[in-house]
Amino acid sequence: MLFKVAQGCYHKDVPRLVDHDQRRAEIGEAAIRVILREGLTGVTVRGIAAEAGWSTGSLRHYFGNQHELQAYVVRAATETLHRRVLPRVQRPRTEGSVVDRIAGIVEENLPLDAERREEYALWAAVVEWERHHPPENGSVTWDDQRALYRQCIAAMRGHEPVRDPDRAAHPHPDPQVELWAALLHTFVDGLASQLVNTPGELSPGTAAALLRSLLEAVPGQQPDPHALQ
Amino acid sequence: MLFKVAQGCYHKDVPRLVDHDQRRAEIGEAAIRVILREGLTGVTVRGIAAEAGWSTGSLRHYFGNQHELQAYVVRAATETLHRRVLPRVQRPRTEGSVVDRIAGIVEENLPLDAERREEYALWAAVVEWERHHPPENGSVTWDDQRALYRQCIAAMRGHEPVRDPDRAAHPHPDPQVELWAALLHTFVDGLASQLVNTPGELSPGTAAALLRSLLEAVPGQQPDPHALQ
DNA sequence: CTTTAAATAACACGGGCGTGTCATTGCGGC
DNA sequence: GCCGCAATGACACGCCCGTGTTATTTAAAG
Repeated sequence: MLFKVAQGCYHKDVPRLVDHDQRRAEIGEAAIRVILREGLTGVTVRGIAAEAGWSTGSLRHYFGNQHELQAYVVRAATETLHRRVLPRVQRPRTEGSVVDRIAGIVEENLPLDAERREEYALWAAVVEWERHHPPENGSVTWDDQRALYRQCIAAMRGHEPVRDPDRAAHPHPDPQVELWAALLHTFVDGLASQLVNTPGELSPGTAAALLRSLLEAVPGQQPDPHALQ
Repeated sequence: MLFKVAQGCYHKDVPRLVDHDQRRAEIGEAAIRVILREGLTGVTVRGIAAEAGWSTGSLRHYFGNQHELQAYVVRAATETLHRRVLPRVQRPRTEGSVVDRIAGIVEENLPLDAERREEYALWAAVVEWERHHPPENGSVTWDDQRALYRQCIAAMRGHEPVRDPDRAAHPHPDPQVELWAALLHTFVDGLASQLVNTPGELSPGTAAALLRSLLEAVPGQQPDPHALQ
């Protein structure tokens, strides 16, 4: 101990050789590559060390055991996901019908092409981790998704978009928004499940068409809801 | 070879000690217990041998390698599933509203209680296997599900129930039946996915309520469709 | 330069796995 | 009673895993 505290404050007589946080991030990137290749079960001490180009002994300076390593990797994967898909989801959409615009947003979360399948593999790894290590304050990934679909349904029904992320995390005053957000959320999970489990039975095109059919069944749609930011 | 052909016809000079098929079935039951406990990845040669009470060498007389063992187990699990849930699905339902009766059928496929969670674990193992070994003639499990939901939606819309299983496997002439069967199928998969992946976010009661909400959104419902056999 | 301790790497241990080998057992046929 | 062979089970091999120990390297501090 006594070699580093907080932000770059070093104690005497101790050589600073590497930045632990930066090294951990580097290992996290290697681990994410492994996850995309082999899934969360492929995240082994030896495997990550080989992928990152170090020995297992070196890794143990940053992660005491496999559990710590995996926990860190899952956190890194979550951040990578947010960084990659959030901007796409929040991209302003002004063309097409209401259903098309909402569908475009929702499709960013579906494994419809190679890129999103990769991201979905990351997502699945996070869910897999949360399944075995249930977060006590509710699943962040689940809550984020639900908030997104709440916003989508609310917009379709002509409600003002809620800018405050905290407010968006709470139930919508319109009970129909809550209901159809839940229906949409569940339906999207079903689409994703079928796309990865039985790709021969459900093509990406059919999945997109089904999504639009469900959106068209949402009651109380406004012809021109407030612009989707 | 030359020790047994077809049904109990033995060749000369060969001691018949055990019935291979019966022994394989016995091993299959042990393997299913292991699947329920540890999933398909828990189906190891050593593990199954221990569960069944034999040595690994004995198992190798019936299964040349792990792949054969798992393939057999998946087939056995599929049959067990059909034997257990099909009668429940086809149980005559005469009480409650149309939506309630259909929901009762669909719920037999959802991991809503301990018993059905067990069956869902089996089901998931089958899907997992089919994902890595795609059947060329289409997924039997998927086709069965789709046919069931087709029948459900058709009944809600007042169509005559199709008795011939072959006919039920084909698309329904009513395009709305096809569409909503697909929507329902996808939605049920989503419910199942959330029930097992994020049980803290979706209770069995909420899942059942959501299912009923979706069924109520099915267009063209008849107040009193033909009795559900 | 010497000292010092972090950083690194190499290795060992114990365990689980799939798979192959081989001696033993015991039933069926003579 | 005796033989043959399917059936059985114990064991070995090689591989991968997590983890702990230990020696070597390296760079900062004096």
